Amino acid sequence: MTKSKSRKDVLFEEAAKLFVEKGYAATSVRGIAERVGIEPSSIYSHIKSKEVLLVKICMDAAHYFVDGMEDILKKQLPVFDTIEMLVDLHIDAIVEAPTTVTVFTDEWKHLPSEVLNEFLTLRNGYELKWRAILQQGIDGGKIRKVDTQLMAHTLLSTMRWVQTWVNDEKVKRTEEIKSMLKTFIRKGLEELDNG
Amino acid sequence: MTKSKSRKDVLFEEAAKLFVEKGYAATSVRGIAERVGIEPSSIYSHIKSKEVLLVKICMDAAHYFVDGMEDILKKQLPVFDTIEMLVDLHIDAIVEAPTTVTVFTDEWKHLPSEVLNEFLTLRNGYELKWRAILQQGIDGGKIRKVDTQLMAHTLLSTMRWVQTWVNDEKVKRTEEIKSMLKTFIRKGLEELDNG
DNA sequence: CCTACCGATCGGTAGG
DNA sequence: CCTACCGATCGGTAGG
Repeated sequence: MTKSKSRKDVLFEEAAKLFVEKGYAATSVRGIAERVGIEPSSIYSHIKSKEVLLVKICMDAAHYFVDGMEDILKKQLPVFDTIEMLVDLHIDAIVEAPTTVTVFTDEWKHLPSEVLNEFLTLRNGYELKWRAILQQGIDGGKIRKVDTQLMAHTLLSTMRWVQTWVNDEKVKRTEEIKSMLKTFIRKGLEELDNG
Repeated sequence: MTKSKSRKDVLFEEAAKLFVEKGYAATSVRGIAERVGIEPSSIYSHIKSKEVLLVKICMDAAHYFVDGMEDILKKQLPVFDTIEMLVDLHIDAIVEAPTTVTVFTDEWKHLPSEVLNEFLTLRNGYELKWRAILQQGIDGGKIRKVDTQLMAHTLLSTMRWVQTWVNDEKVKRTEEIKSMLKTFIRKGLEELDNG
């Protein structure tokens, strides 16, 4: 294990950056090679195909979110603490690996069909767990009665803009963004009859 | 003016659908022609280039949002009424023209650079007006003190998921979605000291 | 990791 | 709106 980035690491990083800038389909293997500083065909010494780049980026991100949620759920915390930790998980991912997360959310539709099924299964499982958390909060009287499917979509969507913010403006008011989102979400969800 | 769709209308509709399904870059002129039912080169009897399809779709949508907001602001309503009408405007657009709105939000980065500047200016103006509305609410004591830039991004983002919902599931629980979003946003924003 | 190369597909034009 | 066609670029391979 060396500390410096291997050429393969650089390859994946530059690919992710280009996928964000131009989209997967409009990114050419030649373009990636140019960024890495090698000849186009040399790409194939590291990977089998262009698709492999997209698959790894998307699946790594998907597992990051699914595993991260798993760890948080194990703690068995009160609903709003769970939700706040999920917000932290999400925003930290965006700040630490903005290109990876953006490719994950914006380019997954270009995944080859075999992998696409697996991807959508992971994504659906993640959404179902969000819904279960909301339902638990509703049952416990902490969250007002809402349609958990609509609300899960809304909450996930609510955090999405942070991607473009970090990418475009390089401003990292991370803690401010986190607390602002947490307050907005808590106030939007909570049952006022409760303390 | 005929009531039936002209071939050019069908061309733009099928193009928009394909841009949503595969993205602009991965959509070929040949693919569009096949959907319309003509030969690839016949496309060029109606338009000058593939880019024109994207430009019209994106700019029409941008003007729809900008003009719609203009009409709402003219009414000079209380802040939360203004915000609720903007939610209606946004959700109605998604329900009535889901493909157009999705191309507008997801594919604008492929606009040719001359048009891109104009597009971003419109988009920025729209965002600035959202911020002005929020500031007005804060000044009037109706909205709690928030960073208007962060909050404007959040609100716009919050409505985004509805696009994929309408596209993928063909379920149109429009009124339910609208009122759910309005409540979530109002509760997330409002200053509780007020009535 | 490079040189040399290939078949496929792309957006678009000429001319009718 | 079609037939016929073009130069450019694509992802990827062979062989070293």
